[in-house]
Amino acid sequence: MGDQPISSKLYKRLTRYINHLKRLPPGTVNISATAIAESLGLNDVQVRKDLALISAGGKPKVGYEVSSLVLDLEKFLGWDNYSEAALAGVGNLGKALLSYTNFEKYGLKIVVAFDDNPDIVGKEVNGVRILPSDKMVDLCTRMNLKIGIIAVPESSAQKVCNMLIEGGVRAIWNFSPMHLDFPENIVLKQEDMAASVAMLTNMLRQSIEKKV
Amino acid sequence: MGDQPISSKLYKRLTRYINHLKRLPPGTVNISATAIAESLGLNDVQVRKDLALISAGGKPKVGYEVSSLVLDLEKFLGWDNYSEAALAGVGNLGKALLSYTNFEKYGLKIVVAFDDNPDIVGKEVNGVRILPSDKMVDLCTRMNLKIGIIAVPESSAQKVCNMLIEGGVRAIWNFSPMHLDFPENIVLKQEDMAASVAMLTNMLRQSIEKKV
DNA sequence: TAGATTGTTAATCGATTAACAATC
DNA sequence: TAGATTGTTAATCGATTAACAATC
Repeated sequence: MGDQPISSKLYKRLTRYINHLKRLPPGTVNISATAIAESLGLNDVQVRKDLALISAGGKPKVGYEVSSLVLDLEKFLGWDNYSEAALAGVGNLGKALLSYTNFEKYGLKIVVAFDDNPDIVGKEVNGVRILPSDKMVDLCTRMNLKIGIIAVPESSAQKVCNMLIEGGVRAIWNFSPMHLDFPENIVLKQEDMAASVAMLTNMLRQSIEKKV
Repeated sequence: MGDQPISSKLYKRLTRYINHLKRLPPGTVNISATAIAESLGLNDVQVRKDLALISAGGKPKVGYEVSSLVLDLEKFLGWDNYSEAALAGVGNLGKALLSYTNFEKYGLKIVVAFDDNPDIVGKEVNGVRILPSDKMVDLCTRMNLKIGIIAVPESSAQKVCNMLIEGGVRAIWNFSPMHLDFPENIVLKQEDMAASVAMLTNMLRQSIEKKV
């Protein structure tokens, strides 16, 4: 356990499992991988392999215990405790991220935000204080923050990335379309809106072509 | 061409190519797949295969013509014309999407938005009129919209999805964490924040463990 | 010509699925 | 016991990479 790199597809399946399990009729004690697979349109062996990765296993003829499966999934996904994060950029997107109540459920807590717009510096959004960007390095260091979220315009993304890393951040979640340069030991999750739009419109085009 | 299903990884690479090409020093006429691969940390054969998919090809010893490559990429990604979309839900996320100026660059134009909050219905954000949700079916039909963006809370996501489909929408971009049920002929791009957070925090954990 | 580069064919790798034995 | 279900081993599939011939 623990060291294999895990694909983004697997994470998506794991979050689907936990969502599905939590929506099961109350009182459901056990569930089979076959049943999960059927509900979610997946292959049953794949579900079993995924579950083997995160849980102690099920019982033949009975299936998996729902409650412990939920706990195992939550533990594996990191929903059982918080990681604290700094947000850089409190424009429309930054505000949306600050207000997104589900992050706490997913084990992520934005504890401080930075921006240079004098209209919002000093204010709070959703209980999070907005500070000027020149405090970023110092504060990330002092708060020992390891996660930085970049929601600034393209033009300042690299600068902000550098500051976050200088402040000791080790993981970057980048919402700007800018490709970032950073040292090997930093991990990046790139949120790629351009690719999403392209995928959506191309899937649509192909789906319409097929129909015609 | 045209009918093979294209993986999300490929779309991400294609958008990286176009970004890279556009940032090349002005006056750069040709570029080799090898050079692109080197800059982006990819395999050169992979770059060549990707480019073969979208362009007429390059010349040995010379490489590819940058300007036509950019045009080919833009065409393939759908950046050369608009697809019009309806947005459902103008909360913080919806507002961020409405204000995201890059969508137009990516060939997506939100032309109408729906919400039930009386404080914002009737107003405009970024030139887009916000209408009450009960007009959704009718307006999507009349405007012949094929793309619907769901940015409503989990609890109303399925209802909104149904209305969009009733209004003739064929492609759904879902930002709510709710898994949606819909007919076979509808395409879906699910934006999965929970999976992104899990991936980010787990990558961080593994990166820190490795270091220790 | 020599060498950089393309494009194709073959090999590898990883992820998914099928087949099947184990077990409650 | 019989049958549903797990978990493992083997086969398949798709994507990536390596090897190499073609070409400007």
